[in-house]
Amino acid sequence: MHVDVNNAFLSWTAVDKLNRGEEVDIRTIPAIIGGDEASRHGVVLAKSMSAKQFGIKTGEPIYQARKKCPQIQVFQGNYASFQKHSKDLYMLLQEYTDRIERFSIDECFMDLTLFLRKDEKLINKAYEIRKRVKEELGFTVNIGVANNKLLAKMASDFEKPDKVHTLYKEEIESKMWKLPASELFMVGRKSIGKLQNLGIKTIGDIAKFNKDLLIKKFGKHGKIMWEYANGIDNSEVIYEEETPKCIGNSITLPEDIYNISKLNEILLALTEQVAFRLRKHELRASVINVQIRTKDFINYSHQKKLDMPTNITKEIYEVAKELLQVLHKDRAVRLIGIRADKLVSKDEVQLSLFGEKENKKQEKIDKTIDELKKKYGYEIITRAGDMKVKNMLNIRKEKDE
DNA sequence: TCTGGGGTCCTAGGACCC
DNA sequence: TCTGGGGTCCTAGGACCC
Repeated sequence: MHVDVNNAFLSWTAVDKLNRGEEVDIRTIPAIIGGDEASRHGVVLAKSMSAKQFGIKTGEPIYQARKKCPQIQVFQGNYASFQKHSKDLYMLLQEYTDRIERFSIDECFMDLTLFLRKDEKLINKAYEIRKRVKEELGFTVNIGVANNKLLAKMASDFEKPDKVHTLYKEEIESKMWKLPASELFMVGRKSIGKLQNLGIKTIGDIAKFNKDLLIKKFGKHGKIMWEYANGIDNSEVIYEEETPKCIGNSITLPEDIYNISKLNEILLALTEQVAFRLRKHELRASVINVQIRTKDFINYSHQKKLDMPTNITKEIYEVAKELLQVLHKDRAVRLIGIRADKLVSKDEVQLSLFGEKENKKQEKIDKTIDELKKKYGYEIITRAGDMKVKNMLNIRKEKDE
């Protein structure tokens, strides 16, 4: 089964508002959840069903949404609350099986292989879950029932909201092949253009297209698209928590910044958060990557492999600073980000005898800070530089207020 | 007031080795 | 006697997902 929360961020915000005693259910009006436009975070994160009827799409600028629907109501989301709703759903699903993969904050795969030869019962479970989520948690889900993850996911994407759909092998042709190719998982904007040039319009067209030719045109991705279109997917439900493969932190700045020392200060604040998360997972980075986006929306990145994996804030920052130095070239920076890559666990790290003393000192500093953060919240302790950064990022806000 | 942030995976080219 | 072939590692960029 694939369980998908309908309009997750919007529904969860609606539930919060109703719980606070507000009258209007924002699911019933043209409404969206969006970022703060003043600080250039103005994209649509979620939309209500009626907002969708105006042609508003997730990810597009809010100002564009307003053009499509001038009376649209825009609300800010609360991420902590989203995490809580997500956990509530997960806990409810846990009552049915512990083989659950949390695919994202609002999607889960459930492995119910135990029910495989009892289709009738399995679908009844789906109806039961749908009903319970609605009654106990106050929001609705779509549930897809199938024999693999891909088909379950495709099924949950059929008619919304609050629906259960099946997509068994014999239903692929009638239910999935008629859909536009863009509806297929892993077929994005770029692929659609190329597929159109090949005369491909529907998922069925992909399925019936020559597999080898598709691989020739798209490489590995061609194989994936062809297999998915034919309902082939042998991937497992990954129900054990996996350690992350990379950890990143980036921000779109309220205004373009040219000044490298200002950028360095922001980079330090971003680095601190990344290093903190690395230490929380007991991981170390082997590769550090710094990215910038210029005002004309061009992305540049540089990375460096480290001689020795690390999670020490200062060490990561020194590398990041060098990378930024090379990248910068007096460009107008709109976004800046840092990412730790090729993560390794503690026992995979070869200990070097050199620099051990200096490391011990830095590790002690980091550990002390981490403990304070864990106890009193991430914001409780910040470097002097961070204070300046926060003030800088708030300049516009304060002026507006 | 135009375009977020956090991820995973893949590809292509170059350096370098035998 | 002008420049093979196979492999690994590193880096930059990009597609795609929610």
